[in-house]
Amino acid sequence: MSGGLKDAKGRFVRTWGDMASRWGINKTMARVHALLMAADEPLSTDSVMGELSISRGNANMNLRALEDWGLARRSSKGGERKEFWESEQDVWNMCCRIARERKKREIEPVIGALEDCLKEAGAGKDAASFRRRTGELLDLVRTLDFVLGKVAAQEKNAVMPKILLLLKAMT
Amino acid sequence: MSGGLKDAKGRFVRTWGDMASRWGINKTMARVHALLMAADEPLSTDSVMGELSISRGNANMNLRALEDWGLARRSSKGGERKEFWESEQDVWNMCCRIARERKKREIEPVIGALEDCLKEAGAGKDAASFRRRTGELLDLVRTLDFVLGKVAAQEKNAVMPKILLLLKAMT
DNA sequence: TCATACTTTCAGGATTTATTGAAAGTACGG
DNA sequence: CCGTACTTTCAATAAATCCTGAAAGTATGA
Repeated sequence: MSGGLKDAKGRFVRTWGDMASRWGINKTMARVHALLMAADEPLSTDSVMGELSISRGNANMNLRALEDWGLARRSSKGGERKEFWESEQDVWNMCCRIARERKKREIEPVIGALEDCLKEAGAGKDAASFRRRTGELLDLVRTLDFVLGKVAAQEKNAVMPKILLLLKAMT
Repeated sequence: MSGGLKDAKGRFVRTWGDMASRWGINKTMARVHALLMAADEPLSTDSVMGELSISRGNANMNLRALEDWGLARRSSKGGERKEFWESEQDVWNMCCRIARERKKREIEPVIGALEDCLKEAGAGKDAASFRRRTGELLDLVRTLDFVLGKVAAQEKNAVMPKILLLLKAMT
């Protein structure tokens, strides 16, 4: 591997980690993900540890988290007992998985909580403006939930191309 | 204010803070924002401090951060020297502001960094698969950037209704 | 110009979150 | 079954992040 390529992969890993941490995702998890994406073949836990200078426990934890998100899978190499890991390679699929998980983990609970707020506020006149504003917000969050659901629902992404056509037509 | 309404507002504030912190946004900033949204009139820094049990410095810092994001504005009450704060009230506008800021702060830099990765990887054969995957990711991020740009560009949201129609037609 | 009423800053402390590493667990081949 | 090669867990520790509060700054009206 040329120096340039190695540096480029390093930069890629750092970039992905930094972005993720700004969106509330563990930086190391994103780095591991980036490392798997950049690799030309499945990597062992030990390679991940070595490349990122992280402990075994940390590597293991984040690899399993990626598995939970559907972003990485275990992959056995012929004959070897050791586990190897590879990333989902299709970026649109990746996007679907992320949409699905964030919808489930972070949007749906908010919808429930906002509904509880409305219930708790009661029907009184003093709550009228709070009900209106909370209701509008709830609509917004439900819309976001709906869109994420659509994105998450398909394996090969059929939604984005259509949305893009629509948006591009709008100027 | 009835107990129910007060509790409902409290729950609203906590909900908003918890959601924000999962998306990489300061929890207190989101709580302050929620407090302003739930309030029927502009609030003073002291009210914010009192309601959320936070220090003056913290309240001031987060109110100014909300101002930077375009989510809150200063509002003078007749005759009083003190500053009062109010939230943007239109949820779609709110959405536009957030889209604009996150695009600027967190998507655009990533596009630059990924472009640098491609440059750094060079044209060699050993980098071919890395170039392909990075390029696909770059496309995805550029698409996201484009969509956020569209959402951010308009004050009254004209994009979402159309997207929703499209998505609903898809079943 | 001064006293006052407010806002801003920032070093140090508190809290939350992430990481380590060693011990415990598991499964495989012989 | 046993030894080995690996994986998983989790209590302790480290790192990152956030918050406080007192001191410095600023604007206003008399």
